[in-house]
Amino acid sequence: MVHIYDYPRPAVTVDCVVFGLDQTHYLQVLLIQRRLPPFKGQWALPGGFVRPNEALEEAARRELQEETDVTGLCLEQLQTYGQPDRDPRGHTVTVAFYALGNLWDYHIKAATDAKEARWWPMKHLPELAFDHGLIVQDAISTLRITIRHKPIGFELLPTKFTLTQLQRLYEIVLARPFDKRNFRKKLLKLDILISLDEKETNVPHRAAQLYQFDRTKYMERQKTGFNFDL
Amino acid sequence: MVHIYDYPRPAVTVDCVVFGLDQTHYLQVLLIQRRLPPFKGQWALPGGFVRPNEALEEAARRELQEETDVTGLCLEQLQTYGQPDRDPRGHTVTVAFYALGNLWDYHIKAATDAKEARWWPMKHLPELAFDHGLIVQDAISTLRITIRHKPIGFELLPTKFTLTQLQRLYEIVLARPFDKRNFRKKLLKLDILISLDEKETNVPHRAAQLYQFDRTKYMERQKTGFNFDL
DNA sequence: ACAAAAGTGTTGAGGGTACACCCATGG
DNA sequence: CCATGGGTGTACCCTCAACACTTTTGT
Repeated sequence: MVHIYDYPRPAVTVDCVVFGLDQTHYLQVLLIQRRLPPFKGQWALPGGFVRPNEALEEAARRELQEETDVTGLCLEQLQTYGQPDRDPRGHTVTVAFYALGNLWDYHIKAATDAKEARWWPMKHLPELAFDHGLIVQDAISTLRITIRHKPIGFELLPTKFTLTQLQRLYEIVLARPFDKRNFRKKLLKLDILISLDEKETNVPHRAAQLYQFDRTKYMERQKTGFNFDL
Repeated sequence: MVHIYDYPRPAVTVDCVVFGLDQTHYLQVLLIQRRLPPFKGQWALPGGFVRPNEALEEAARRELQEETDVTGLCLEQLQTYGQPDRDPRGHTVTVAFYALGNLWDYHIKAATDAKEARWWPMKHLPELAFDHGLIVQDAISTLRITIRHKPIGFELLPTKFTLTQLQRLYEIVLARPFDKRNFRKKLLKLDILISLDEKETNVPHRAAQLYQFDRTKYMERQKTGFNFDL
């Protein structure tokens, strides 16, 4: 009987594109600096080899923690890249994931930089190892499409946020302005935001109402034929 | 120096979900019957192992031709499946693709059935090998979303088609009725259909105008910020 | 008092949906 | 002449886009 282990096989890796937002109004990407060749010293996406009998998302989550100490993100599969020449060591297939993190939570860890990991602004990325530049481009395209149809944008914000923060987020990711009144009308009409009994603090102007994303209500609503769409 | 070939690796395969339409008004899927264990005799998606230094889409195209003699389709990557227990032979990662073919063109080959390959109606699929049932479900979900945003539906029809055929296609895939007048208005307004100087023949009623998809015009239009959206 | 952002309604245009009848062709 | 699908226009509604001033708060 022919056994599949009789054949030579490509190596299988996972890579993670983690996006984040901060007060600078730029979209950021989490990168690590490579310690080993190939591309030693260059910046790259966190990722690595899939272990025997390890699921893909599990591998992505493990590598992300090992290399950047970031955990608890919601990972979505992006695409799989298998050009035979994409890794100088030999035929390597990589399954790419993307995720959104809020820099408010991860700010300190990224700043610590203990593992040569840090956030880079999308606009000024260094040259990346392998085909990671391409992967990041694909990830941002997918993010732009998905954020308009699914309420994933909230992952980029702290749990409690203001409508203005939410609007900025969409403006940054989609790189286009929104009308304040129309934006608020639309979002509030969707009825998936919980209006909290709290306001912003420590701001040198009128304090804004804080909101929270109502995941439960969204799930219900979605089942009964309902579209996010922004 | 550590070499990547020192580590054990999962096997890498590709699988293809090919959809087709015929006059029966059901969406069809192209399946093959397995000649070898595991799942010997069961129906499965066409696909197989990626060869050394072979690109993923190239592998998918090759396997599709080898197993079903179907060529020339536009393949789109769907998702990658890597649950370690999805193949009883051992850890196997499969990259799934989907494609649309028009049964008018492939009708004869499929009927020939020389390779135990044939079309099955989506509504009455046999039990599939591996996790191929899940993959088909994911493919149909993706198809339903994509067909509303990109003009891929035309791939399911012959080059020359009538507006009624096009409407049926959308009704079948999206499983909901469209209003005839509104559908025609919308499609014609998009201005990506070439109205041919030909009509249907051999029909027991008034002959319908034939149209053709204008790929070139669509490409141009798309660059200047234009959305398909149905 | 002033600076800075929060908050709030109306109008007009365009697109979507609902809807019914006559026309051409083959049998 | 009959059965079958082909082809066409209008009216209403609702959603989206444009647009400016008052309110609150901290300094």
